[in-house]
Amino acid sequence: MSTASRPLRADAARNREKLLAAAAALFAERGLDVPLEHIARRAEVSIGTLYKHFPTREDFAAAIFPERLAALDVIGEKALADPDPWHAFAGYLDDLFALQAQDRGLNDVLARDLPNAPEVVSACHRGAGHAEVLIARAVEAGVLRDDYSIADMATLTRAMAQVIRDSPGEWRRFLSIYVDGLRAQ
Amino acid sequence: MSTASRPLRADAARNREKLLAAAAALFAERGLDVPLEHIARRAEVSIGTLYKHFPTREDFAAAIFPERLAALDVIGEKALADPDPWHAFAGYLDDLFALQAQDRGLNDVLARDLPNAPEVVSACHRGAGHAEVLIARAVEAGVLRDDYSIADMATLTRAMAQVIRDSPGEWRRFLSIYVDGLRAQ
DNA sequence: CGCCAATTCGAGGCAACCCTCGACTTAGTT
DNA sequence: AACTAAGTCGAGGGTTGCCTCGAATTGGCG
Repeated sequence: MSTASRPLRADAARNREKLLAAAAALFAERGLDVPLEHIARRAEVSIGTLYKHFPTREDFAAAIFPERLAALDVIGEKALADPDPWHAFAGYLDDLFALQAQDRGLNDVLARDLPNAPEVVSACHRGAGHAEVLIARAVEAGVLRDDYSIADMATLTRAMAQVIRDSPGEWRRFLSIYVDGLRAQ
Repeated sequence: MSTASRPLRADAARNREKLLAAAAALFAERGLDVPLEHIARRAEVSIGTLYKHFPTREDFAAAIFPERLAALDVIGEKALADPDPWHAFAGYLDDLFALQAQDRGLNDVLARDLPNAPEVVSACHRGAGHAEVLIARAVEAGVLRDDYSIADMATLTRAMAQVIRDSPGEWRRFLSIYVDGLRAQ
């Protein structure tokens, strides 16, 4: 099977880039549900052209989020390199939600269970992998309550998504209270 | 100013009741955003009749939620009667979110800042009043972190609304972790 | 019974968003 | 310069939900 499509014509390539830039900006500002018409308008391209390049919203997500999700790996590595298990775990949470707070679209991706693009899914799995190690380490060190699991982190992520959405100034405080509740004992 | 409207005709009164029942059921099941057409359909009444009785969605909320919000007073009184300041406070949270978990519409009312009906607003204020006393007592007894405030509870309420929405089975666990983080020290 | 104001009905206009398709334009090749 | 495949355009059809308004119906009174 040759998925090999011939190179885009110059104008098409230009429009594709304009669409991606517009979508990236609007997803970040307004979230994943921004009307496709708005993306077309900001890209100064017709709605028909938008559909030519990205037949579904998913296609936009698949083109945009893998790159953003790379940040997940960065904070994951950073935390894994931290010798203090508690600091590593708590720092990871902080970095993760700081990321979500910066990008409304990313917040949506991580909170609702959205896009099926394999690259998005696998990035999330990698993130979960990091988190699992961080949890295991902290539990083993006796600093994290020993029944804590990835599922709890998923719940937390959705809760934090909500807090970030409607009180962006208060998520750190909310998180710190929750995290206090996580220490062993 | 005589707001005194003459009594409804028998058929009108009947339809009004059918509409209220339908709206109450659908709000509880599906949340505040349920299409008004669905309410009319379930009430077996035309959309025009619906608008005759309840010109806006707010009017439905104003007719339905004050009664439900009375439950807030009940759990507030119950908590205030509890001599143990910590148990009172924690119990109040538990009761409050159990309420939200039972009724999707109530969950929406308490989470988003919605309906302007004075009776709804005042019920929420009464609830906040209870909460403030419970917080003050627990802080004074030295069992609750002394920087905790009503604003934190509002944030918590919105976060819990989200958790209840997408993992109804896990809100108690989530809450108990958070609450552990609230104890003094 | 007969009347009329109150009530009911639902088609239809409006708006937002989705997506398609055929006519037009143009990049890039020969 | 001429040709054509690739690309662009946007009107328009579909859907869902909101809300209105005039015609048809009906409860309850005299």
